[in-house]
Amino acid sequence: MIQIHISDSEMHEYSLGTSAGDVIRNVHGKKCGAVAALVDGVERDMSHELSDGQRIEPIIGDSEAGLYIIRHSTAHLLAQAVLEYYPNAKPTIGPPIENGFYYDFHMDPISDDELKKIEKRMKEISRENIPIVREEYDNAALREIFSENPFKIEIMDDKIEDGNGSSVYRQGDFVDLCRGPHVPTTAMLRWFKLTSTSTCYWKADASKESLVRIYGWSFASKDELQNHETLMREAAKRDHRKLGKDLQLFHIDEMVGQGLILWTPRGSIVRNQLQDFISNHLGRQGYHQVYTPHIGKLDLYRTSGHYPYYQESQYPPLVERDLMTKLADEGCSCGELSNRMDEGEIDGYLLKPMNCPHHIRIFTSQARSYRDLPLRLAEFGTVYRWEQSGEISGMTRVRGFTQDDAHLFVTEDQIAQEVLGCIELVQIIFGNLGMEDYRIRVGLRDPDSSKYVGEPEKWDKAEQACRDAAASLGVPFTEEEGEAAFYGPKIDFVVRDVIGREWQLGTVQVDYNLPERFDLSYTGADGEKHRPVMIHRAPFGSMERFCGVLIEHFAGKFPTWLSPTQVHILTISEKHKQYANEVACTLKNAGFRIELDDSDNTIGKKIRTHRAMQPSYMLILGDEESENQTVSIRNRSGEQSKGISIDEFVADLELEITSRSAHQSLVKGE
RNA sequence: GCCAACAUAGCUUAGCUGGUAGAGCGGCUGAUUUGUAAUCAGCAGGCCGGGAGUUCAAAUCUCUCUGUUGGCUCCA
Repeated sequence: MIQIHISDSEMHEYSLGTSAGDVIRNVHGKKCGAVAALVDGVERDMSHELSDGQRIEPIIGDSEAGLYIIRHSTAHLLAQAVLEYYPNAKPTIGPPIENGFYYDFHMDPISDDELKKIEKRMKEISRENIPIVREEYDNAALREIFSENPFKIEIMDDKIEDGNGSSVYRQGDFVDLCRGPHVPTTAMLRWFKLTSTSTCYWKADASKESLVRIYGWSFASKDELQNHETLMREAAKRDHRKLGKDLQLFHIDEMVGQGLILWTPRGSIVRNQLQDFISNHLGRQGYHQVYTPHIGKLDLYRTSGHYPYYQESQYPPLVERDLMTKLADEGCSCGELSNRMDEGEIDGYLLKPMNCPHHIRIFTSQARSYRDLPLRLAEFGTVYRWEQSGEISGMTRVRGFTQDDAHLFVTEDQIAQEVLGCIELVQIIFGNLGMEDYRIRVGLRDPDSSKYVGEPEKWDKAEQACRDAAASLGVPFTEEEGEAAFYGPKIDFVVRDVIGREWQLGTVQVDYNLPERFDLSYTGADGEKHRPVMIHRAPFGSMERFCGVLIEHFAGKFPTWLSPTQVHILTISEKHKQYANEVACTLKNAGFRIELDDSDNTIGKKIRTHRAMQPSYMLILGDEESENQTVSIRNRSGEQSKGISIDEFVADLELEITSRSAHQSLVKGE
């Protein structure tokens, strides 16, 4: 007999050879939802044989650990189905991920129809209730089992030490190298859906074999799967690409170019308001606003080190026409041209991929003393980067974008304080917009790498400054080694979009590199030359990405101060045209963004149409209102206030806008 | 850039295995004068993303280019 701990206070006695599953079924019942067991703190299969004195707990399917196991097992189920249809496919790795799993196969690409077929077969296998069995082998036996699959052999080479052996899991004819644990039978894998296919490379290395990746969702219950599907559908509705079209905020035109945003009048209002908002803060924080051109000479970028090093992510250089003609006459080939440009024999201009070099040349335009520092130069600067075509997406990943950029030239002693000032600005903005679902990432250098410029002591100091600044914010942050830029540590603000993808928005970066490359200096109190440190910062990241994220954040329902149109005035009948025009005039003069609809449609129809554009408020004007010189206010959720005087409405709206309130406060109810 | 899917009017879309396009919304014109999520009628919108090919015949099949979507990779 063996003694098994069920809880701190409870101990049961079982016969020798009792499995984890036996105990869990005995204690918690058959339908407790357990997929595996935690035995002395280690995850085990249900079939795991217990020994005397062990402590056991069930791992429930909808727990984090349970879902991990279910998703991992679903990946195996996928591999089983794939191998039935494509016996030559070589499974590589198949891990669980958020909401599901993927599995990479070395095989020919498959179509969506084939994906459906595979999913159908997975459901069948699930219903067949095939046991999933763990088997252990020594290294020689493992290599025999997977002799046909070089990828598995490579995994063994990497991960399994000599003489250790490992486990495999078998379900029907399918067997996979795996540490487990797994659910005991395919019947426990029911609530999944294959979502998409993709290609990737073995070990994420483009020089290695191309693999087919199949993605799926997997959950512990029907409800959870359906919830997730609903969530995804809801998310699609607030996708900024859809709303941008519906609300006429921006347009991307095939004829203009991929990843190049055309801001329409309504979208431009949102952008302008955000810029004003930042500009206000810049003044208060002692920034100077500057303007610089969209291009600069190649030499500028040779000095900064961005040309030719980051050439593949830049638009190609512009070369003067006369020079081009001359080179053409000489029979200069494209490759030759490129080489001569790299080497600096030929000059040209580059669309600026960042604003720093321009700002640096403003710094060097005068002799600077320590009394000038910190010098803070800000610009809404538009930059151009040649992103890979497959990566471009809506407003969040584009080829031309405007950064709310600034560069601070500071002494080393000023770093900590200035970094703090920068992240406070980010916090003010995020806080005002009600964006709370973000994380702060402090990017530190990777201690094992040599790619970083600057002396270690300076790095230590700068990293500590970033860490301190982040800590002083009172919100959680992560420190991530290797996330620093090569020239200095940074603090990033990362938000998630509606479908869970993360986007880096605001960023604050400490830079020792560019001051060195451009040989920047200021005269200290001691009369000696000193090297300043630069801080790059962009609280929004870019206007494009930020607006994209903001559209999704508000689901198109912008707070009044940002709303492209704030008030839509709707008449009930022709009789009220005159009054409506008077109200419209008053509101326009008060500086509000309004739209007037005195067409002969029914009021129901007008409300329905205007709702689509999401104005903050609609004013309904009929007999009652025109007789009493009042307005009837309707907010976005359809609540109304009647009989409000125009003066009161103007005053209240004014307040809501100037306070940049995130909430609609004008409808007070009956 | 790679893999898959997709591209029909301003928007949303129908069009099965080839026989050269239908609808709703929106727009315009009338009628209607309306009290909180669609009043009625008429009219005008399409080289079916561009180009090439197969065919007596292509929105439909093939190739190619452009763009979009989901991933991969990348992101100073």
